[in-house]
Amino acid sequence: MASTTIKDVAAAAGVSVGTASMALNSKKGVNEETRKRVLAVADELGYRPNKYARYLTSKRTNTVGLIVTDITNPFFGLIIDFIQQDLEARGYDLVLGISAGSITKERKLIEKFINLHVDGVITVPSHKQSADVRHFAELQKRAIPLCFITTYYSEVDAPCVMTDLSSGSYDLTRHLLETGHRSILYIVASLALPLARLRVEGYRAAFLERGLPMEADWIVVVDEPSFECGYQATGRILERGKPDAILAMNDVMALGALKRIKESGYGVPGDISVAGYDDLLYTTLLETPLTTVRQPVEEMCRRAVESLFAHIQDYGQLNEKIFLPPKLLIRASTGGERGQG
Amino acid sequence: MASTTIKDVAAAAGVSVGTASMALNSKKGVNEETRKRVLAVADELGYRPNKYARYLTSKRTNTVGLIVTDITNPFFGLIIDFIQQDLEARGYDLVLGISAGSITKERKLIEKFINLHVDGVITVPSHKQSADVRHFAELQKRAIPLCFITTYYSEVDAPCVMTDLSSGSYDLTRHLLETGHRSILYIVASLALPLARLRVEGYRAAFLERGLPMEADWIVVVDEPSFECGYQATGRILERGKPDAILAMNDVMALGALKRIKESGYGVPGDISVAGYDDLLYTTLLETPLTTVRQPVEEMCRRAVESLFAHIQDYGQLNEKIFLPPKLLIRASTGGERGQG
DNA sequence: TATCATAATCAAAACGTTTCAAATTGTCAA
DNA sequence: TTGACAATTTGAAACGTTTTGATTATGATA
Repeated sequence: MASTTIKDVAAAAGVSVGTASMALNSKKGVNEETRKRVLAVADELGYRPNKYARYLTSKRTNTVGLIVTDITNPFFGLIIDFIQQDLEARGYDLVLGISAGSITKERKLIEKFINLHVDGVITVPSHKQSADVRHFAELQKRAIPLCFITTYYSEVDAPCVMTDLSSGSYDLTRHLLETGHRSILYIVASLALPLARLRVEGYRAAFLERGLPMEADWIVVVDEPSFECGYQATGRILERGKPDAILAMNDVMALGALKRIKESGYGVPGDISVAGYDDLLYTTLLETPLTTVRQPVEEMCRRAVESLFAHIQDYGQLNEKIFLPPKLLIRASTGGERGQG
Repeated sequence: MASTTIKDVAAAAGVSVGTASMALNSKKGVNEETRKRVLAVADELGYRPNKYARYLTSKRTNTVGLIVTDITNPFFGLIIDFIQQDLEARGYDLVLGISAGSITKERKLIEKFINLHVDGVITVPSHKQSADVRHFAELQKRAIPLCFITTYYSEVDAPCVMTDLSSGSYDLTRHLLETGHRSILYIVASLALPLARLRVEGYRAAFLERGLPMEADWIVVVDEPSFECGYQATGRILERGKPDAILAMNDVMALGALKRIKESGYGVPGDISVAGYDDLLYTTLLETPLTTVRQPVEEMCRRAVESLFAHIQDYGQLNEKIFLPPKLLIRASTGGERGQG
């Protein structure tokens, strides 16, 4: 019925509670023989330390908070899964928060995490950025380690693991320019995040490198990186004329663009090429498999957890940005190997 | 730095800790005026009760565990999102577990939940069922309420919220029979779960009703409800001849079937019709939008949480099964309105 | 043998709550 | 004025850990 407590273990091992605690926590200063006996008894009795009682004295909860913007996007599903596995391997629990890309929700989640006394926080920044990211300062005030993933807020001094932001869009744009596209439009959500700024930079670099002209209004800014926004923006784009190609910040937006283009009767890639970012599962199954950029999700997660624990164990070097190489996947939507993958 | 404790609140309100506690928890037996004063002070000081300390005496953690089989499937993403919202509204936290459809992982998660002293558990059963579901008995031994969602284990006495299992496949099969299909194959994962058995029943009922013949080997059983298994099974099906239609337990499997069919050079729905279940986002964007059955996810989640709390508050009526009506969505993959939504 | 350092163990305090028996106060009837 | 009773409030115990200062045992040193 009631779980076995450390008291039971201590009694059964013929030792005081304090000693039992030290034995169980691999603290030094306890006889090797005693330790073995305690461990054996604990195992036999199926003893599990009570997380709540433990917190009270040690102030450690063995819990990490993770904030993600959209849980129905399989890309974030992967992130959750990998991070959760890494944490489990270290004996930590995960508490999940879904921000829906809203700073307000993000703030509330951070407050909740603080209240839950998590030992660390990993966050996918919200795209609808306001200047107000004070909630992260609250974390730092309490010396709770923080690590961003996929992108970061430039106002917050914290490490971040992401794909090399500009090189993915650079590779993509270059590929398009090489295959004869000239008017290449880029649909991005809010330019506030480095994520967007750096990607645009990569895009620009490809033009510059070849000395090709690029017009200011080719950058189309929308509210959020959603299917709907991709769809709407493409509508507006088509009203002012047919471009050679449309790039989107992510696959979900690219899907929206794809739908809108087809509704207008244009062919992809015949009339307009389309590309996304993230390599969502199943986008290869589309009528026109989607050219995209794959992020090394598993490694990103591993590195993020590593970074976090480096800080948990020793609140040290802040603000290190880790960039991992993305991978360009050319498929039919930009005239690549049609039907591939 | 250190959070404000109830002691601080009590002191500031000029009242004992015990009274402060009662005031904050809306217990009766405390003067209305005192209560207001305590609440005001607590608010002013930004007091948040410490979840861990609270557990120690009250044995309530205000936490609910949720197990889901596959987090990269947006269908489960929705479930997580809705349930988390409902719980939040009740002041409960969610701890998430991912079973990957494995009973072993499911057992470990239940153990973890018990260890975390959750106040209740909501579970999407794992498809790879073994007879061994003793871990749920452990929950019940501890009087921790349990509610299944989407389907249940017939060996476990617990409530469940799901779509009317047989009617979705009945509607689907009937639609196919009405539109002239005769050899309709059904790819299902393990028949162990009621989910699969009842769906097959609905499928059978449609044949029986019209007095049409149905062959035993039209039911194709595979290991798990995955894209890969749908793909493989379809390969085996095509080897023994072209059927009129292929039904799959869910959209992900249907996508696998779709891919395999196209690789064989058959047209959909010209040569073979295909249908799934779940109404995944974006399946309308496929070259051939997928006919499917939509589950009322939001309501399912709401009812599941309701059911759980009915038990949390008063460990009462077990084993009530709640069936909600699914909705048939006819799209191009079965010859419906081609190009529709 | 007496003294001391070291290693192992113990006992008690502390963490922030809730709970509950006991104490206090106030009110009203006799 | 005195009880009696109800309404409030109090104070302390309890929850299951970790931590720490004190204690004991062990063996080495003088």
